[in-house]
Amino acid sequence: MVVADDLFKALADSTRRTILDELAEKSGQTLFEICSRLSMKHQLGISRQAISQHLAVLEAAGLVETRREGRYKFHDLNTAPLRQITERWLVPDPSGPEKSTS
Amino acid sequence: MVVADDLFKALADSTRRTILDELAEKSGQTLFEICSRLSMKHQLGISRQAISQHLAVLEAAGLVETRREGRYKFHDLNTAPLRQITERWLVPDPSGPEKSTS
DNA sequence: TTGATAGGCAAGCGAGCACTTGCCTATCCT
DNA sequence: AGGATAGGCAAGTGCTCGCTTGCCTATCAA
Repeated sequence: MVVADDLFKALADSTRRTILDELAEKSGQTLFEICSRLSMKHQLGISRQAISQHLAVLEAAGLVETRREGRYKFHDLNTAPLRQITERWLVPDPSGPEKSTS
Repeated sequence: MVVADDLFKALADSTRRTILDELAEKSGQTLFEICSRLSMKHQLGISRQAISQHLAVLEAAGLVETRREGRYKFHDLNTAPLRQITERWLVPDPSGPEKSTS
């Protein structure tokens, strides 16, 4: 499991959350596709390298998975890590005390 | 509704997440009670003021609610804001396109 | 092979954040 | 009143983080 710190740090940035929105709407986008969408739809004047770094953070958090095909690298959303957020506080386990995962 | 940015920024710090853990275990704690618990149970060598600032951030995010009684200020956990996290990505709305809330 | 496209690596900079330090206010008890 | 307890305000500091800049590698098309 990805450590909680990576997950929450990844979600802490609004640009990264917008990237997740874009991947939720259309899965399997390349870096350049995400770049153009962010600048067109969201008026984000941001460089390609910045977005590439954001994607690396999201991938480290397990929120984005990638697959290579030739010179293209496709990015897919993975919302599974989000479940540990709700499980940590929304469902207090009565059987045992909490284990701090951070 | 608390803006998404405040919520995610509040969750981005591991000390704040530990505070939420403590409040989930025992609701209605005072600042000093949280202080002693963090130092005893979690070996966090951290000042009272630091924790006070953390609580302010959590309160701004809507994750903690407070009530005054004399010279005591009690802190209660509110997990309601966490729902917008799962609702944002786990439940893609097929009827309309996404609205960026960040 | 040459150029164009898609992406990666690394150093540097500026803003934001966590934390400390010092002092202040409010409430309660004797 | 006076001390003790519970908490608040604000300035300063060091580190993290987002972003840029510059250059490099890999794949594909002509």
